[in-house]
Amino acid sequence: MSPQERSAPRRRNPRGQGQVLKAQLVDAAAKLLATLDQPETLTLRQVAREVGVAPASIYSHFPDLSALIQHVLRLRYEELARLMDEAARPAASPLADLVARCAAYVHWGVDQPGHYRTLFGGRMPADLVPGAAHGAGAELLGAVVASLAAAATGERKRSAADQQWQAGLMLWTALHGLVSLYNDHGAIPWPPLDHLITDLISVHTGRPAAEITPLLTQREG
Amino acid sequence: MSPQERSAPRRRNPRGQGQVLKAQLVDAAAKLLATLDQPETLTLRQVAREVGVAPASIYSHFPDLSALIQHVLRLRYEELARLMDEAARPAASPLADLVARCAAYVHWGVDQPGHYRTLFGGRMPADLVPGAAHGAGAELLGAVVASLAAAATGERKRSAADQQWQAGLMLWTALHGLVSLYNDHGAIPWPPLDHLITDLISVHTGRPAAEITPLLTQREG
DNA sequence: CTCAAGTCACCAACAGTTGTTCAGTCAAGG
DNA sequence: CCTTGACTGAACAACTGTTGGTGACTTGAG
Repeated sequence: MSPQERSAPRRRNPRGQGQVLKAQLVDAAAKLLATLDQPETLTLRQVAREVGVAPASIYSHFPDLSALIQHVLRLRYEELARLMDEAARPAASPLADLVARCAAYVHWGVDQPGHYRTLFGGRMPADLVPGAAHGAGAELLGAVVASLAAAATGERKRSAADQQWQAGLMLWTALHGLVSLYNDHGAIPWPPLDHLITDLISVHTGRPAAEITPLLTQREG
Repeated sequence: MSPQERSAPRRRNPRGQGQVLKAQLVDAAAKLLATLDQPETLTLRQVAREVGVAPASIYSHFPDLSALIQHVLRLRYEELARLMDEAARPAASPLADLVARCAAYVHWGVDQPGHYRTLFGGRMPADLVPGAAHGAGAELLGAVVASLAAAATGERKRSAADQQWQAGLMLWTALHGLVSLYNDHGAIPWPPLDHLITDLISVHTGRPAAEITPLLTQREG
């Protein structure tokens, strides 16, 4: 089932077009990371097989496997950050901003379980992806904290900075728990994701669910 | 630093005492799973090395590596379930029951990151631990749902069964998110765990934090 | 057209893992 | 002594990341 199994021996790229293989390698690694049940088992030889190329050919474009993986992870992280920002851009209110960010986060996570695990599951060996598990999410967390502080209501709104930080942290942990359990425990009878997101934000902001649902459904259009 | 590096060539067990090696193997595997940064990289040969025995000797006591790991996981799961039940046993109220269960869950998770990852991180390859990631937690979840339903207040208390299920599910995802992010992202400035647990239960039950804190602190005594 | 230069990628092999098997060794009990 | 249980040593095939040397193809200059 491999794309270039034996059918097309993969025509060699023309003279100044060596970069296309590099792009193919990145794409293949991304696809494998997204697909694999255990992204940390990604193998240099798997990537080579996927593209239909010899394992040694990768070293012309990346110094080693670690560099390839880090490149892919950086792209995925930027993609998620961009998606969340774009989702929140047309926000008519602080609450809409928060809802859009959270919904984008959760949907990206469940749509691409492998990528989510790779970025936030803390699974990649430290020697392969130095500081990826530890650094990733820090910027996203900051945005969520700010968005939550602006959207919260009642006594939660008028709280000190460290209270706001804790509230944002709890929201993020809730989002992360939702995504990772949803991905890993498919056997559980899960309610619709949007119900969970609605309830989650409602609980963390003090706003009624009725106020959140419309903001969430309009996301689809 | 290996315990039996070369110092004690490990005296062979006497005639009917073959079971002691089995126990040693289980202990060593448990220790390694708890210690390793990536529990899924546990190796049959590591276990053998830890005990100071030949890799082949394991096959006298377990049919294969999978059986050994499953045995250890079952023990850990039973330990966690027992701890949660015991913590909740002297509960003076439904809320105290819930607080005790949640606190026991979180503290067990952060005290033994490796075991927590192994049980709930969905990391073990499916061919090695069939259905462990999917089945584990189902019983715990049932207990949490029941405990939450009894402890909730306001409109949350008088909700339909599927609403209670969703509420319990959300509480569990929040707990899981807290534990797993706490374990994997040590660089984040975390508030004290008990503050987070208090806030988390408060948010999910509708009870004021002041009502929860005393139940949590008395846990220590 | 001819042909050297430069790019692109491959082949074969390396040392190191891993889980697992199987014939055999060692020591003690009857 | 001989059986039996507890354990070992050596080997297996299947992997892994990585390297050095080599060939094939394209291009542009002469």
